Amino acid sequence: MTLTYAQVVVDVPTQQTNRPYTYLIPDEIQDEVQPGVRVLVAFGHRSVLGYVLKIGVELPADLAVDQVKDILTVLDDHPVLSQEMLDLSEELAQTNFSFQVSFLALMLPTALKASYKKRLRAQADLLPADRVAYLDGQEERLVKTKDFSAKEWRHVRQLAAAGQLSIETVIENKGRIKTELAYQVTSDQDLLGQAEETLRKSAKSQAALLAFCQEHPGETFTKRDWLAQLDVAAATLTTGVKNGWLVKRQVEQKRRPGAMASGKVEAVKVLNEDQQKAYDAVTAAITANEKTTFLLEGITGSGKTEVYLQAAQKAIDQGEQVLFLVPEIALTPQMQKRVADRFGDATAVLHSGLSAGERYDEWRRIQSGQVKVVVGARSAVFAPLAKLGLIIVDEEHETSYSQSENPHYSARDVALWRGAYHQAPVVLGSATPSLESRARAQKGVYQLLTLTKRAAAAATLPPVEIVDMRQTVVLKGDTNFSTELLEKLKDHLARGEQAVLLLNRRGFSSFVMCRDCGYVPKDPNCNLAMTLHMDTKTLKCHYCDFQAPIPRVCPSCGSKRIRYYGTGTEKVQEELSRVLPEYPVIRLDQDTTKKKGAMAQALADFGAKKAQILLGTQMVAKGLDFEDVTLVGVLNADTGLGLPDFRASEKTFELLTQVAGRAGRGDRAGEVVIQTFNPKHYALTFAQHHDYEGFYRQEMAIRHAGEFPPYYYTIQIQSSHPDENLVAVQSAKIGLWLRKKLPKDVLMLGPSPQAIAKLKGRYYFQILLKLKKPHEADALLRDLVDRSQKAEAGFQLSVKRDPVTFM
DNA sequence: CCCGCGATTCGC
DNA sequence: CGAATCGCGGGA
Repeated sequence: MTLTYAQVVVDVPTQQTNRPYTYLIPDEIQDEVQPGVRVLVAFGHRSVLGYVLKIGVELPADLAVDQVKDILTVLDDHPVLSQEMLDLSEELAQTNFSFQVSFLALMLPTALKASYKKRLRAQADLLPADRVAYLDGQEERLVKTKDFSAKEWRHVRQLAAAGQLSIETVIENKGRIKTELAYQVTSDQDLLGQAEETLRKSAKSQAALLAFCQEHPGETFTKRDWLAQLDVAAATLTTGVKNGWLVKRQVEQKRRPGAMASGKVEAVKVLNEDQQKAYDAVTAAITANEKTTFLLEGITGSGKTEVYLQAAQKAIDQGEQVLFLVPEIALTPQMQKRVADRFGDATAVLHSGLSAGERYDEWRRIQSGQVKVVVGARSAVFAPLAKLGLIIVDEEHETSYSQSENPHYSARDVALWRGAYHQAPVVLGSATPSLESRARAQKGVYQLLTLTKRAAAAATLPPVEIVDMRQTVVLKGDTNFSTELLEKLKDHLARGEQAVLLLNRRGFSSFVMCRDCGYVPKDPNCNLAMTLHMDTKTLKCHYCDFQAPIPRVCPSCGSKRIRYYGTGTEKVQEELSRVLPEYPVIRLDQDTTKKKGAMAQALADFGAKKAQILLGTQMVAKGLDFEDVTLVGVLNADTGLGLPDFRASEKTFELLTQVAGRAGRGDRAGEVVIQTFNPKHYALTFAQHHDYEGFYRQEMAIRHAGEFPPYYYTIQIQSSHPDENLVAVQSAKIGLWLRKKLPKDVLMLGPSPQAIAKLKGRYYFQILLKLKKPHEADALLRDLVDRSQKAEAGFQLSVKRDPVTFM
């Protein structure tokens, strides 16, 4: 007999274990071990969860038979990861310099992740003091590693060695599936044939059972199904088991599909000429199973969503499934509702409000094939859809598609990979495409589709007025409202219309400063100016959890003239209530939407016209569609322009265009006022004329001159350590090493301290690579990550492709 | 000379 | 990640 081996990725996320390990599949579980199932394996001196990549592999040449351990247990009846996901995890690990197991974990709901615990049990002569310390005074206790310090663990293990305590490792499989009793028909036809001959004539029920069995060899039905279909007593099934015709087993209880749609069925709208063209192009690709990538560039209000929905219908009609990605589901409640209303129970919405259990249930509904459309944010890109026919990435320029914490990945890139895998078209949609995508459309890599008119017949793009705040400040002193904006607000509100006001917080903070000595309270961990929060009367660091009370006197010089600077939404709201006291305001920012459902509630209130003014940060700029909004005011357009980020102009242009698009979506004409200290800046003037293409051309020229994306691909190499000197030295070494080994055409910037050099007690240095070919340094960088493992203790290195934020 | 504890190593 | 093992320093 030949021995069968499996390749297993173990649940130990480190650089040195980031490769498959070979395990022996014991005979008894040959049938259960398949690619994509989770298993328990011995690893080192303990047991860990593992993911089976491949079975039937040869024993690697460098391993002796006795070095290979057994797979201990199989955790799943059916694979929880498809071959597609296994392949994808490998690809992502390679190209994003992270661990394969981290990506595998990302693909599964948290309920399927193992939790490692220890069961401590008291033995004879355990001292009462120890029992209180480690067992809460009980007989036994389940503990996690982090429940005890290293010192405590050492003691616990000593106690165990002395026989006063027992320690048992418990690996919990949290994905508890409700099962029900089922019977499986034997596939042994001969047995059934013989039974038929020997059966007594009077045994009518058994004869019926036998006949049914012969029609369905090998199939499994739940007990309920058997009884419903066969009209026999339960005892007959028991006899069937005794005779060997049936095998008793537990199967997963099928859930009722969740009723999440409102029940209203949204009417299919008639497409205009532009929309029809786009629809035709996309559906042609769906029908032909072509992996074309479309860039759907449509002005705000041009009806991109209707194109998405009708194309999705086409894919569904063809028996395929649709993946619909949105930037952040909390910010696009209207979008998810539209999809759910259109497709009803065939929709799964993966939003951040789901509990782990609910998420797991939705995941299983998707995996079982009942779901036709999945709507969700970034991580939904891994939804286990087996028959993808169309992928939509709405607002493709949004940075939230890119995950900046480990493991790094871009959901947009994953979407493209999956489209290619399934031979399915991908539609990237935006009013303001990222320059990268727009440039690819220019080169013909993506197919460009444009929507140039607003979908509602009467709707046009609103005129935009730019107000120079330098004049306002000269005339009125320190205020957030120019005369122009204030007059328009009064006009529109008096007519019973609504207004949206945007306070651009990007690159902007409200802070406290002493007017005598210039002292600014800083957070001791990160050494950053802390942000003022009036609601809690505290100063907070936005990067760590540090909080401090607002000082009344300057700690540096003792002056009482320590004052607030900058503007928060609260301060604006306060000013609004002074200048327009008769109009209530709904505020939308991180503070007011922290609670679950608060955002949806605020939007519902605004929709119900409980207030005529909506004041908020970036979150008012996206996706809102209220037809009575006829005025949009941007209080400070240019705070983001000064950021040391080559995308500052692009982000500002995007924001202004998006928020301007909130005005005049219904029958009444809208208008927009942008207040700024940089009235001539091209990001503003192109936004004023709703001229994406003009902005694109100008910005591309600047990127070309500065050797930035999309002319180059970028990779950020970030080093960090609690000791500033050490990280400076290490990153300098890395810089030298890279310069020697990198291909000649790769440009290297740095190493240099990051703009925020110290964060949470660590110092950061970075090196930026600019590459002509995205993968030309991959092997070298993987080598670098490998080597950094052996560097100084506490030294961390992270390599990030296409980072969103720069120095 | 032994033990307690942080550092280091290695896993199929 | 976590267990076993290494090696340094302190204590009787």
